[in-house]
Amino acid sequence: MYRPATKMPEAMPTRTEGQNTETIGSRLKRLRLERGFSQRDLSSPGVSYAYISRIEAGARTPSVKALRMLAAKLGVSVEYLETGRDIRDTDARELELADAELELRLNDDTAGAERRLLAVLEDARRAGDNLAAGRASIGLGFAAARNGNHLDAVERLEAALAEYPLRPHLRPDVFATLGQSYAALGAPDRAVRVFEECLAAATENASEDIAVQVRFAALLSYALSDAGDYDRATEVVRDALARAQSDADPHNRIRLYWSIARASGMEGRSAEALHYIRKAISLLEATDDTTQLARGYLLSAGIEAREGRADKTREQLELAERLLTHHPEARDVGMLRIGQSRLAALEGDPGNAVERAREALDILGDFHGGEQGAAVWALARGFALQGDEAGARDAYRRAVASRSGPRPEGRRRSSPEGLTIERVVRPAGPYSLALCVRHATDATRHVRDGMLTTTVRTADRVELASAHQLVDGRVTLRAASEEGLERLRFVLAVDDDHTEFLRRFARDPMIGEVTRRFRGLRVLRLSSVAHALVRAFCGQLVDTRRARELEYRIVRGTCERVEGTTFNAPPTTQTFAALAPSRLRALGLHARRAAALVRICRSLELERLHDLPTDAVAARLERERGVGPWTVGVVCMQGLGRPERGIVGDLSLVKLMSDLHGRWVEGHETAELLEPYGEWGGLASVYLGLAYHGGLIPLPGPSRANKPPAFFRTAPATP
DNA sequence: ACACCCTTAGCCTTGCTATC
DNA sequence: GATAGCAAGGCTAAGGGTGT
Repeated sequence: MYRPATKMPEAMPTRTEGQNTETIGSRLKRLRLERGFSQRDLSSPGVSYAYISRIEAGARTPSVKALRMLAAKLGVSVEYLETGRDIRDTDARELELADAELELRLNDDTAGAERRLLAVLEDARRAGDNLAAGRASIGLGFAAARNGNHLDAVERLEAALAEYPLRPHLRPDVFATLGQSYAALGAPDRAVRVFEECLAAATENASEDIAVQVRFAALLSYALSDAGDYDRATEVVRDALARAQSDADPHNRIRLYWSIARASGMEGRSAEALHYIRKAISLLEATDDTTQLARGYLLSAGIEAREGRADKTREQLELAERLLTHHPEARDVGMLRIGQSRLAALEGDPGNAVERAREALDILGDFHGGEQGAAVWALARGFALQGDEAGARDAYRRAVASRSGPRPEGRRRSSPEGLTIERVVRPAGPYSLALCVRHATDATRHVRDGMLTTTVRTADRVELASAHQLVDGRVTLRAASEEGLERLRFVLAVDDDHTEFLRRFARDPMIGEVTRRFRGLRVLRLSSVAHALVRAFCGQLVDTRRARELEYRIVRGTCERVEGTTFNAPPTTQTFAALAPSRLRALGLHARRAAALVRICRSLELERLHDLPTDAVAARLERERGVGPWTVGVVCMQGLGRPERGIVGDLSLVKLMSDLHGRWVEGHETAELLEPYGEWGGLASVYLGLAYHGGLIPLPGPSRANKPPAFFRTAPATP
């Protein structure tokens, strides 16, 4: 982004004065106390608290290993702990250099930049940082050329090139300036020689980088003109441009730079690879910035149109259109067309308004709910202007119906085909999809990039649905039908506010901390009760991983595949009722459990349990042999979405209670643990398990729990 | 009184360097 | 290349200070 020259920022401060007097020891102590750690807290195998004490006292200089461990625990960089600065000297020089180079390019007065470049040059020479010294010398050469001091420029650049040789295609600006200074000094022949060599070198060493070849060809052409050789000047440019057909498109160039970078990297030319990868990234960022700018103009055009200012609207739309020329996203083009439709309406051109709105609808396709509304509205306005009310109504209906029409080109979040209904909902109370979908993947659903894709069972069919959470907390739901959408809402538990639970147990000694850290956690439901029951039966195995494998095998082996996907349909009561227990045994389920599962499914339509109060559900299920309170708990939580039924006998709870009591407790005893949580027993079971495994429950003795999982250690504490 | 924290002393190990 | 000497890293144990 360019800034006006008069508003250039002050030189960037790269060194913090005053902290240089702080020793490693005092810095360590300061950081430790700031974080409320004792030396013991900070110690770890290999870095004892005694050692930390000596480091703080200045009696020992910490080893690299110690620095790494301490820095990690303190959440600072090793660099900062060691030096008090966040970047290395070389990086600091690079930052200073880059800043000075920008100042040189964008400011009229180069004196400040020159002073800084001289300082960097001196510093880099002292530190033996040849790379930075070379860059600083070159910068000084540029400054001289900018000031018309070409003799100085030539001397500096020639000296810099002699000391730090550069390849023309990697720093074309250096050779360009040198040649131009030659020409300015009245030596176009020397300029011609430089540019000829550069062009030859670039053609040989960067045969794919057409842009750099064209650049040298243009420079050579100017120099040849200066030297009076007009024929060759024309020929050189024509020759170069013939190769540069598709090079104007920034995306082509990004791809080109990327491929050159990869090729260079594979051939071991890392510096060159880095050069091209940086070019690709900066071009990509510039293109992204352009897109954002275009969106800004689109927004502004919308506001101007609403205010009825046609001129302003046109101006903003034209700016946006100019910026959206390369691979624009469908959504942006759609918005542009909507804006154009509104402009046409403002200017009294209903035909154009209708036409543009139709284009917008076509482009927006299925997945841009909000924008589609605007497009339909624009279309209706167009028809209204034409005075064709019936046509407007009809077109409106057709517009809605035609949303399954041809799909637009362009990038967008990948989404399963056929999910034609999209709704954005705000969950009731704190909700984190990322937390809820941990371990959610099974034979009927998966999680990719934070998006849950799941099969859902409606009354008469199985359909696919998906959900992802937006940054503002809302959740985008997609399904093939309204009923599917409703099922998805149930599966996600988005409407089941658990604020009351969080509020009531915020100060609970066991789960208080975990409710504060993981406020958004709810329990995801399975899309059929039968699936929950089979999960519960499989889960009676102690080894969770094997339990999930078994469940996966059973669902895979008994439920039909959903067409066009890798998912299986969720099992139903009939799935298992129609099965011989031996089939389930063959899939790996224990004989007694297989028999119980089939028997239950033959005697009871599991989905009907939704209609019964939780106690009645428990009473009904517990009548069956092989079903205990744990199984009931799992079915209630995951099958029926009842947060009140605790998962009595859960292994985590047994371990937790055993640790608390100092003896191994029996499963049924964990009911006592859940008792204080009353009607939130089910949710409490989950939070208790999480708190226990995360080491968030104060225990009298050493915990039996495993070390906390990674997500636990890194999760930010939410207020 | 007790728990916790920090510091210190003493000892062993490791890695580097000078010397043979 | 082997060996000795030295400095520093890292451990345990013990002692003193401080807050509850």
